[in-house]
Amino acid sequence: MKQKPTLKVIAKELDVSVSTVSKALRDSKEIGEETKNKVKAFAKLYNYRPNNIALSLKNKKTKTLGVIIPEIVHHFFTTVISGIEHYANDKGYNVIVGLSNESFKKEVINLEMLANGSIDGFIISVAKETLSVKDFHHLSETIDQGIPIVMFDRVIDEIECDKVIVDDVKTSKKAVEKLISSGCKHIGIISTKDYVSVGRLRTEGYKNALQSNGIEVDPDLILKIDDKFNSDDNLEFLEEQIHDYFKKNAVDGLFAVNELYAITAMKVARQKGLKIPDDLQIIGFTDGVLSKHAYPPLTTISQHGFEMGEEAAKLLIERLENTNDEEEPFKTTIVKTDIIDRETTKL
Amino acid sequence: MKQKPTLKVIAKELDVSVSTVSKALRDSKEIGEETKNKVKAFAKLYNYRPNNIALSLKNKKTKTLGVIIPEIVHHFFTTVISGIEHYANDKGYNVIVGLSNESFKKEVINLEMLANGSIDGFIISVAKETLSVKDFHHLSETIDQGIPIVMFDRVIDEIECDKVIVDDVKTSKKAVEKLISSGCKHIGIISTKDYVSVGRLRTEGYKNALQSNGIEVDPDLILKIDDKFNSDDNLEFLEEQIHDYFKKNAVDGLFAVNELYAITAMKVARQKGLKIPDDLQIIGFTDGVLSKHAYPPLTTISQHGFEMGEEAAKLLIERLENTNDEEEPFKTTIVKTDIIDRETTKL
DNA sequence: TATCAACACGAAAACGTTGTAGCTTACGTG
DNA sequence: CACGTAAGCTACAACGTTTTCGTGTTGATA
Repeated sequence: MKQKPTLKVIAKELDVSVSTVSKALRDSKEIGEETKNKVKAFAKLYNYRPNNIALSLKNKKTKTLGVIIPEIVHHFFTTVISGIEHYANDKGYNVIVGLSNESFKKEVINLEMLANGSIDGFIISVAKETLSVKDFHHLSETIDQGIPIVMFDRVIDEIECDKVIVDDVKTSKKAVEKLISSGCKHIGIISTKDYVSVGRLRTEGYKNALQSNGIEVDPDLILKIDDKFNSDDNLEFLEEQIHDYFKKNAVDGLFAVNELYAITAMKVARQKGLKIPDDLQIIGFTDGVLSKHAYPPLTTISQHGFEMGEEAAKLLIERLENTNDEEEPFKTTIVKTDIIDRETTKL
Repeated sequence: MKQKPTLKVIAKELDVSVSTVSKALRDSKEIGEETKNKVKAFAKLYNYRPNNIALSLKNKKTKTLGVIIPEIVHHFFTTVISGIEHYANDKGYNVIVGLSNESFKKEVINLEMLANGSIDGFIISVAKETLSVKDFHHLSETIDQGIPIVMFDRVIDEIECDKVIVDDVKTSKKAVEKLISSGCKHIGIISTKDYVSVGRLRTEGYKNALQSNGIEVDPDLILKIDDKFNSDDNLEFLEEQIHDYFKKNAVDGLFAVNELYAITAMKVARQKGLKIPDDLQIIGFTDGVLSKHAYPPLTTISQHGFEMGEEAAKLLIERLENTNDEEEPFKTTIVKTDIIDRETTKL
């Protein structure tokens, strides 16, 4: 086992000073050609690489981004991470991932654990519990300490920072209008409780679409699922609620604010003998594996998670590397969405 | 914006020495009660937290694990990451994620980028390209430098290190025998090329099952997909191959070495008018969202990714924290599998 | 021969910690 | 009174870098 050589051991071995070695490796013109070559050869031979930690300490920069998300077993978040990784690696940054599991406490712990010098900035999508309890002190404190944060998807209006979102209202409106124009008369929505920003906004878009098409909004057609935690855990609960919903309402069009709700609705509809898309048309939100491989394949809105990730990383790194004295104003990037036409809607 | 206070500024502020502050905060008995209280109060007020980087440098430990996986947009890998995170966080470790995208080069870069002091050890599932080119120098060099590696799922026999795997042969045998016992006469397998260890082993299990049940192995029934890269990209290619396969062979039972192959096979079968499970029974490998939400829900083998992740983290952290002088021998943990009975098989 | 660049290198500080060793002061003991 | 010692604190080194500021040698110039 050969230990990683340090400047010190190279210096001793070659009988020069540490500074000489350092400078030689960085090709400083202070050092003579001969010495440089000697040092470089030796360094190559022993596969010298500067110690990152020491550099971090010296530069007060870790070249590492902290990404905190509610859960990783979730297609959308993984595509975002891919995007972040892609951009970050390109710029020489690493990515350290923290999982909040939708828990406020774990989110706080993760933030604190990483804010002690381990990372230069955060990219975060806030936990449902945090949104629900409305306690954002950990976020504002982090920003106060000079650690920039970029929020994506689930953002908080009260906190000033860079954000990457999708135009939820407009996009949802577009989706629901698609249902309207393909003949649906009774369109319902399966959403989340209002404290989840995206759920609220998408519901708003749904209402907008109906109203501007002269259709009255029927509150009964709006189903708000209360899943505070990991959605996979209470799948039965979800099915039950959708069952009840179908029992009470006869819809021929359905807009679901995420894939899982859409897929589950399809499943329940099938059990009730409804043909898709003939009896019931469905559009989901967030294009993931489920939509693509569902039967029938689900028409859905692509949020372009990869681009969102890239954009978030870009905003963060730009802020980190901004050397101007004046603070850049905070930006909110809106990533475009697309409706992916598949087989749960008619043309 | 208040900057994070350091020991130095606290010391100056309270007019004591840096060491005194350090010791006071760690409750050393060298320091008088009065001073301790004063320091602690001040530290609390200014929300002092020791700088992680400085600690890492001093202790030569980062309390960070590097996880390198082929792709993150993949249910199995994300469950493994969850497991790793869970165990690691519990032990005070952070997790830094690197994506190889199935590329040898990116795997090497990731390894090198993190091996410079950023992490204490690696958990890795090797890229397909690495397996295919059989170049493992980056792995052995890392181990040589004293950085332990734990491999999971896709492992390399030639490299000595801790490993976490599933008994692919035995598990596959069990699955195929299930097909046999539920009446299948012509059982096929959709696997990967042999350089992917899990593909090879699962094919072996398939053959074993047939042989020990007196069925001759028909090489035509073994389809080996050559997807060197991200499987989502060449979905059409996959479908095509399966189409051809069905054209040439009349199977009534199918074992697929992963979810995607199984789901795609179902799709193609449906197009050919085959009823599942009546005309064709299918079992997949790796229980993910796809299997669960497929139509019909796919009978599949659960690899328990979460447990694999936990186990990998456990092996790594145990090795890192092992203070005995004698090297622990390398362990290979075999995580149990289960067949999740759903609706693509008969009873 | 004295002066001065240019050159090649080294010493030391700094980043934030911790641990060891050392230094006062006060007090008790012989 | 001299000595030992305990309490309470500080100085310093070290982790691995980079960078600023020397410093000594050489050779050329006045």
